[in-house]
Amino acid sequence: MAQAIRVQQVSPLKASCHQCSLSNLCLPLAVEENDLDRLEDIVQQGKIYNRGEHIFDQSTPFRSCFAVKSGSVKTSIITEGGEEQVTGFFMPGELIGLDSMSSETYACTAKALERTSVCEFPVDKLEELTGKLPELQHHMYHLMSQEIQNSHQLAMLLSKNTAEERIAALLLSLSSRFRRRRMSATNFSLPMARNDIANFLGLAVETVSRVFTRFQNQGIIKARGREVELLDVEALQMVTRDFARQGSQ
Amino acid sequence: MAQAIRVQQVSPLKASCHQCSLSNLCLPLAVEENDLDRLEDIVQQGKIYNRGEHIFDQSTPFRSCFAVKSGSVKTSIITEGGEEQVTGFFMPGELIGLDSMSSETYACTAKALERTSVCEFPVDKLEELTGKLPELQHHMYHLMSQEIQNSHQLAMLLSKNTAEERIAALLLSLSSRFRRRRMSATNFSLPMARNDIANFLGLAVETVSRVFTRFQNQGIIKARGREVELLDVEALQMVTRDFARQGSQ
DNA sequence: CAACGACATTGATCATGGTCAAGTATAACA
DNA sequence: TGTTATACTTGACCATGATCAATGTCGTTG
Repeated sequence: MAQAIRVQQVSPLKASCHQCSLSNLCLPLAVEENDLDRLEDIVQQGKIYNRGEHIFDQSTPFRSCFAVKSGSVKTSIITEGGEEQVTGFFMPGELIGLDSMSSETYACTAKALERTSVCEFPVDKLEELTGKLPELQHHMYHLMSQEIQNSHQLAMLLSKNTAEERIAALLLSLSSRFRRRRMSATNFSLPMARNDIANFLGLAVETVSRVFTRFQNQGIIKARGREVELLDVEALQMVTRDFARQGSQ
Repeated sequence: MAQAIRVQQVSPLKASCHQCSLSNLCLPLAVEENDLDRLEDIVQQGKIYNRGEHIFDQSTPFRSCFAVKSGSVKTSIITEGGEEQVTGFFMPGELIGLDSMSSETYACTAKALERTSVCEFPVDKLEELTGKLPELQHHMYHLMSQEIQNSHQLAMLLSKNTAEERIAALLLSLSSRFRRRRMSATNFSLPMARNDIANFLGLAVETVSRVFTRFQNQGIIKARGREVELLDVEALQMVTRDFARQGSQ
């Protein structure tokens, strides 16, 4: 007993998928208990990044996908003109890099929004493994398909919805993702800056600010800086009209 | 020789992947000549749909992915409120249904824009086969990843670009896709209505119309109904500013 | 060939949200 | 603990594209 604990302490970076609290969200979700070792064989666990550090950079050779273990990550595309487009925010258990699997280089840049640890899955080994574990392959298809759907939902949000609707939708999406991770769904701290929110939702920072204060005046939320409290979730859902991205990123 | 031709004529629906002119764009692209038979075993070829007919419907049980063989297809999501969001246009050789692989039901509706024939790949068999053919698996990852990238590009277009830029981008995308299929890149017929273009690009129909005539007045294109001629591709590229979706859908 | 319906174009007006500018709060650092 | 840089908020004004309304064109069918 004491030995088992000691082993764990001696090699904290090798903490196994077996005892990771995210195993019900992350890749291990799809793998049988006895095959989990094979997944552990290919993963490099526990890399740590500080706020603002890049996990990978666009146009750099694509090697690995990454699962967020703790903290949070923002992905974005930089155009030739130097404009940034935020393509997603990622929370613990979510997989980054799926959009790069068609190219030799990363299709976007991933940046830690706070102190963040990630697990790295080299793609060559991952592909080899999914070829052997049908369940894992299925899960990969599942995740990638989900990513497509999310992106379609985002496109829809951008093309059809008002500023208020977009922001309400984002708040609700974050809320349900926090809930899944057993954190408060009504009381959380936004990992990203207003700027990132604006960019992600295709708005100006000023507009985001204005909508936040408007929601606040209506008693729907309480916000001070990045600290947010959802006071009236029903009202938020009303704002989003017909919007179906409930439990997904 | 004559026999070979006769066989082909007797069973036109069973025309093989081997002799399909799209094999360099479609799934066979990834498969060794000797493994092609296994792909043929699972595919149902040559289903024909008339203009306006649905290939599959949102919320219907998800069974298969489809490759366009000839014609063209539009996919769209219908929200609870009954609003439509066009998520993509598909041309011969392109694969439809990848966004549904994470759900029990189709995530969108696919509609033939003209008389269209498609090849059907039942997913259960497809997954089984990709488990055995690493090249095919890799290709599936590739296609899905591409789809994510396309969708991100669309999101970017919607959130950052003006009406003119969006339409120029769409025209260029169509152009390069026609070129790949060995059709004229400057002289083609739009398979979709102005309405679909507007919806896809997050614009009003009227705006699409206006931009078309503006481009025409500037001598950049010539358009009569769905018949389009690109007179000055350079100018179109200028309009799209920093835009990188060259050869992709 | 007439007549209908769907699709497309054009014009006039208006609203949402962008831009510019200034000011305030917060966080990072010496 | 002051000092600066960064993030956020608020206000005034303006532009792009949506909306409403009317007219025009095409293709289909009796």
